[in-house]
Formats: sequence, structure tokens, C-alpha cells
Amino acid sequence: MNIRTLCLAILSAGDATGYEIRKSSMEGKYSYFVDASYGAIYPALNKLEADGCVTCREEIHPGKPARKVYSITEAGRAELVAALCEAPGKDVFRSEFLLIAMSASRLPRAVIERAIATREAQLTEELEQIRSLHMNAQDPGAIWVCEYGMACMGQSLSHLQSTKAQLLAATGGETETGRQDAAE
Amino acid sequence: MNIRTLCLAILSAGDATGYEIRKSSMEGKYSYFVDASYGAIYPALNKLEADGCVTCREEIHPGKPARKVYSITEAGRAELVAALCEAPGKDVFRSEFLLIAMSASRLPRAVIERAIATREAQLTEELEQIRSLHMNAQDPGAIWVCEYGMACMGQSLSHLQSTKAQLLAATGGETETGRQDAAE
DNA sequence: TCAAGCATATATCGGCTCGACATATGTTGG
DNA sequence: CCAACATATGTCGAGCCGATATATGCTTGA
Repeated sequence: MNIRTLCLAILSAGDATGYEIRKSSMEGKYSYFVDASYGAIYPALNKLEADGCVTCREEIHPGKPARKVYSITEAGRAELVAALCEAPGKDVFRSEFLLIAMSASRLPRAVIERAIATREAQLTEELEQIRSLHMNAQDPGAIWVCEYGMACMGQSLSHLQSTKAQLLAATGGETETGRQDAAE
Repeated sequence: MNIRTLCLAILSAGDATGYEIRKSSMEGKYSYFVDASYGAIYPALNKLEADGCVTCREEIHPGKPARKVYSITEAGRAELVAALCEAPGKDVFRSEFLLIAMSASRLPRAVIERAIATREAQLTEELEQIRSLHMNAQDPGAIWVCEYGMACMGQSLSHLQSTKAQLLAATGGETETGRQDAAE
């Protein structure tokens, strides 16, 4: 999957500027598919326009920088469907947290504590975000994806919370308070 | 997290060649942390050697290409611990499958069927792999990570299997057999 | 009140990385 | 027997990320 397809997917749900495409691919409802930076998005939009897959209208507000709003064309929709019909690539899960957890026995307890807290906060925030996405979702596919995400993240969070004591018990210790905390 | 740290983490568990590092970062027990290609690993190992973080011995088997086996040094272990003590970056989950699923209502049923089957096969294989990792794991941190992975993937697979009918019901249809299959 | 910081918005660029390829040899299965 | 695959190192072009530059309006706390 490439940036081109991501842009088409986002534009198929409504017109957007390059800035908005980047935002929804980094934080919003398209943040679970492929990453994209400006350096990838702006050239991709130029190419898509040259290929007739999108059109661009320049909204000029006096005194403001011009907004370039892109719309998908029929040719763009066709290319999007064709791209999505290709066999999907492998899903990717990469976690620095898990590398830290795996090295727990060689790291100070405080580092593991912070890593767990950070990961819990992340999962909680993401769950919250998907919940709000779920409430606003109309399309049955989008609803299914939200429910799938909530199920996976919910399990991830609850397993982390119920077993974090075991992980902390495996730390290198290092601090005097560490051993006392373990008795808690 | 960078390739440098990944190399140190892998070497901290035992000596390895560039080829072996790449393999375990792509398929083996280090495949859940950061991606790495040859083009990233070989330069990183050269840099690590120049910095005194690893040493390299060339095993020469006559008639074979020389194996460059790398070992971590004390300086390397110190840098690894320091790197792992940094606040961890966000975990990453990216899925082409979910983008296809989200677009289900605009795609032919057969495409969704194939995407689900592909994803089920992937998850089953990964679960199997973690199970074997779990059996061989010694370190408590590694065991915890395996159990965490099994819990998350197990939930992911079982939720997919128990709700895939709903996703298929949301497809665009397109094939005549599609509607008949839905009654199954 | 007003500067500082943040959000919006477009765009470029150096450097890093991926994926494919080149090269060489041992192993294994049909 | 040989094609395909695994081991093993390494290069290179294409593509992308992250940082930076530029410009402006809105918010907010000292």
C-alpha cells in the first residue's frame, strides 16, 4: 500500500487539503492504515492531479495563504477500488514498549514502571478515540473496524493491567524502594 | 528507536552475523520491535564497531565466504541500557486489512472474503510462532512478552472469527453467488 | 493588552531506509 | 542431477521521514 492509495481513500470520504490528509493519517480515523508525511503527501497529490485522479480548487481568502482543496474523480475512485482489491500486505505491529519489557531483568524498576504507565496511557487514549469514532460512524465497514479495534485494544489494556505486577517483579531492582514496592 | 539499538539488543542475547540479525528482526523473536533491512544493518554494525560497542571476528571456512560474527562489548551493553531507559516511543499498528474492511461496502464480496482469509492465516501463523517462542523462553521478561502477545493475538483472531459474518454482510455484493453465500 | 505559543497551511530538502539486485556457495528434495 | 532454497555480505536507486522555512490568525495567561 502506498501514499497514493491512502490519499484516494481519504478523499473518497470527502474533499480535503494536504494538511487535513496528513492530520487524519496521523491522528484521525485513517491513522491505522499507513503513515504519511508532508514530503510524501504533497508530491502524491500533484501526481494524482496530473493523472486525473483528483481535481484541485484553490480557495483564496484575502490575506491568507491559499487553501488547495482536493476532490476525488471517478477515475480516482476506480483506481482506489482496484488498489484495495489487490491482496493486502501483512499487518504491522511494532512496539518499543515490548522490547523494554523483554529486557526487564536488566533494567531499573523505575524505567519499567514508567514504560508501563506510558503504554497504559496510550492505550486508554486510543480506546477513547476509537469510541468517539464509533459513535460517529455510519458505514457498516467503518463500524465493524471500530468494534474490532475496541476489542483488540480493550484486551491489550486489560491484560496489561492484570499482569503488570508480574512484569515488575522481574525487573533488575536497582533501587532500594524497588523491593519494598514489590510487596505492595 | 533506531537500528543501532536493535542490533545491540539482539547481540546482547548472543553473538550473531548481519544475516542472522536481519533474520531475527524480520521473522524471529525480535520481529515485534523495529524493522531492519540489510541496507540499514550492515552500515549500523560498521558504525558500532568503529564506536567500540561491538567487536567483529571473521570466521574463515576455506571455500566459503567469510562469516563476520559480531559480539557486544561492555560499552555496547551500557549504550543499550541507556537507550532502553529513554521514554519509549508510541507503539505502531498499521493494517491494510482494516482499510479494506472499512471500505467493504464499496468492494466485491470475494475481495473481502480473501482479505479475511489472509488475515486469519497470518494471525494463526503468528500465534503458532509465539507459542514456540514461549516454550523456549527462559528470561521472565521474554516470557511475559510472549504471554502478552498471545493474549492480544488470540483476542484479535477470535473476534475476527466470531464477527466476520457481519463484515461480509456489509460488502458491496457484486457477484450473484455472493448473496447466496450470505445465507450460509 | 499583547507577546508567546499554538493551529492552520504549503512546500522543500538532506539523509536515512527499504526493496531489489548482484555475487558466491552449500544443501536438499523431486 | 539440477532447480530451488538457505546462508551470507554488500550496493544502489527510489522513496520517504523529520526537520525546517514561511506566512497568518487565533487563543490565552502574565
